[in-house]
Amino acid sequence: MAQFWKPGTEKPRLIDDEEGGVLFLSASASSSSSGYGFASFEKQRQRLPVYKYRTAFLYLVETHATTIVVGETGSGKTTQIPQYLKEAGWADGGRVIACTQPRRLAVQAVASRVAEEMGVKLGEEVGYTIRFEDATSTGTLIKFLTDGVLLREMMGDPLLTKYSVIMVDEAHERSISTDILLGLLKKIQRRRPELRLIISSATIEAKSMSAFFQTRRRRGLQGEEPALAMEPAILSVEGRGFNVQIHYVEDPVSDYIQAAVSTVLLIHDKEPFGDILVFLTGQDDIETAVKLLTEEARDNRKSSSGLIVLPLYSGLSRAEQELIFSPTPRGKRKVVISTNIAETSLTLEGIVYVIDSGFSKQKFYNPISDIENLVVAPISKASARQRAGRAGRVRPGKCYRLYTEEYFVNEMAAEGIPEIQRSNLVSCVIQLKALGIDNILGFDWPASPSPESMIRALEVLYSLGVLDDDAKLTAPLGFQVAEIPLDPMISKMILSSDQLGCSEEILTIAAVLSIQSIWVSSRGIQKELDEAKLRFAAAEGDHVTFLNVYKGFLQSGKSSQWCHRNYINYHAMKKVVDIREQLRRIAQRLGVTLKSCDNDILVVRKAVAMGFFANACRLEPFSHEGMYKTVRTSQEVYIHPSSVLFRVNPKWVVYHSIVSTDRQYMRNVATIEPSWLREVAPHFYRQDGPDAMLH
DNA sequence: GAGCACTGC
Repeated sequence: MAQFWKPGTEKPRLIDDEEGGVLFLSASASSSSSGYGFASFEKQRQRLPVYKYRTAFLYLVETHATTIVVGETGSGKTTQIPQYLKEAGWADGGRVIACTQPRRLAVQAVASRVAEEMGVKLGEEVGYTIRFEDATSTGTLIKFLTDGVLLREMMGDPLLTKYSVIMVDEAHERSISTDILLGLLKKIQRRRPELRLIISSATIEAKSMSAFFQTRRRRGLQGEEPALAMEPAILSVEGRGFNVQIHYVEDPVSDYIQAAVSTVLLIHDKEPFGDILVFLTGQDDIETAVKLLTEEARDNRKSSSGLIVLPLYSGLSRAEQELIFSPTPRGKRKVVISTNIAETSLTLEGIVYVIDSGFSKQKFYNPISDIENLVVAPISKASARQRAGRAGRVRPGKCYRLYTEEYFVNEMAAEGIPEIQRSNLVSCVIQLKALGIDNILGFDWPASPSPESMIRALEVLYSLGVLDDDAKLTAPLGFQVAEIPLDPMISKMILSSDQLGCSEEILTIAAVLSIQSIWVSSRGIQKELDEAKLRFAAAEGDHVTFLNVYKGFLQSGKSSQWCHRNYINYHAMKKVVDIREQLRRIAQRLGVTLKSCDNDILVVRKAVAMGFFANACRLEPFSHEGMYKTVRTSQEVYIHPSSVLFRVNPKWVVYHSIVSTDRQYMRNVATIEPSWLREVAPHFYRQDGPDAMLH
């Protein structure tokens, strides 16, 4: 877990996380040790709650195939357990101990902390691997990696033979990668009885994890360690959190933004000093709340003087992030108004009060329309507890829940719906296929996705030519697509560009599509941004526009001033260059000839269509509002106002993705010719299919 | 003329 600068500790150093954003990590990378002055690492390690379970833990690992560790925040499990395992000899004889994390930044932070504690150079005995960055060597004994990277490793080594122990940390977050990994590890266990699994999970998930890893004892197997228990062991380790007092509203609130603002003022008025963290759902909510509090501070200086109000969400600029992590001046009170990002991804020090709206934005996937929606939905009890826990990191705290106790007890779901049941499964299915899991529907998941979603994914992969009639990966296309670490539609586009002679252009487009946005964030400077966009806009759509921007960026000598003048995000462009280079290497390895089509934009559009034909849309005749319908599912969609084709409304387009608000908006849109659809995907756009309207 | 919960390969 990433830790951030705590006032009064060592000066932070900057970690540029390749996403273009900078976060502050304390030099010691762990707040739990920072209060102990000059104590040696060994002393510090012994003071962690997990230390007194060391022997018990090692015994359980010795005697059980799977051990589930339930550990609260600050127990030290993530940094200590891999070291205990190493000390007990699990890394002897050329074997490696693996520890997975859901996030890249956590991988780097934990690895560097453990290397420091062990007094070794990072990348040697202790190393880490994240996408595009491998800091390991042949001598690496403890390896931290994202769960996605471990899944990728299985493609080359399906039984993960080099690992003696695999620890899956933060398993309760139930990301898609974690769930796939858990399902596969359970399979591996049957083939490799000597392998040990450690699943680290929050209390609430431990039981279902245990049930999942419950395996029948196998009989008559030669060489199996006789004493090995197949039933998972569960070890609970207490955390370092302080007590958090929970307050509920007496009656349901109708406006949680207003309620949150009032609660902030009430705390500020009545409670001793200590920073406040407010959980709302998204940028809009947050900016409304910030505005209300700022106005309050202006109009009524008495009740709100001394408040420093700060928004927090992932899209913040570098400068705004700095404010969040700067220490609160004496006599002031910081109020951070945040999305879910403060629930798991980053930790703010100094929070004593939490205000929980009870809602967050969550993704839901509808396999019928094949559209992912982002909607405001009630959080689970597990999330509510996690949010409350953020108040107890420095001293006993208070959590104000903007819902009733009755609602919490009787209505709130115990846990959230796992991501795999809320997502498009195209990437997930191809990954399992690449690992030789043919019976996707029968796969032993920790939580099964709906058959409709799986069938929809199989259908798209079949149409892309990635799967054959028997739902097996095709050669070479299917295997190539599976090997490229991108959405299969983008991978198909890249591979198709080979025969069309425009791979240089398509690699650029693929790189741009895999980052959020190349434009500077636009609030308040909309007119300037629109004008800047016009300088690059292409009639063929956003993809060709990206090529114009990239060309301009290279011609400027990758100049940050040039980006600034043109309202382009310099850090995003640097990342595009970096990702493009990685993709170029992968494409070359797969035999794609690097070739530019110069200015023959037609082939570029065709390559885009070869990847994204499933997202084809036609403008509704006589539509004055620019209404389109998807060719496949007849969904009503519109071109997003950020697209260069907004209000241009060409008759036929393909889109890269959809954002859903009041309407379904297509982001990143390219013009196509309708005749291409049947040409590039004849089986998909059959004469008798839903595409009778192709005529 | 309007919007971006959060990750990851």
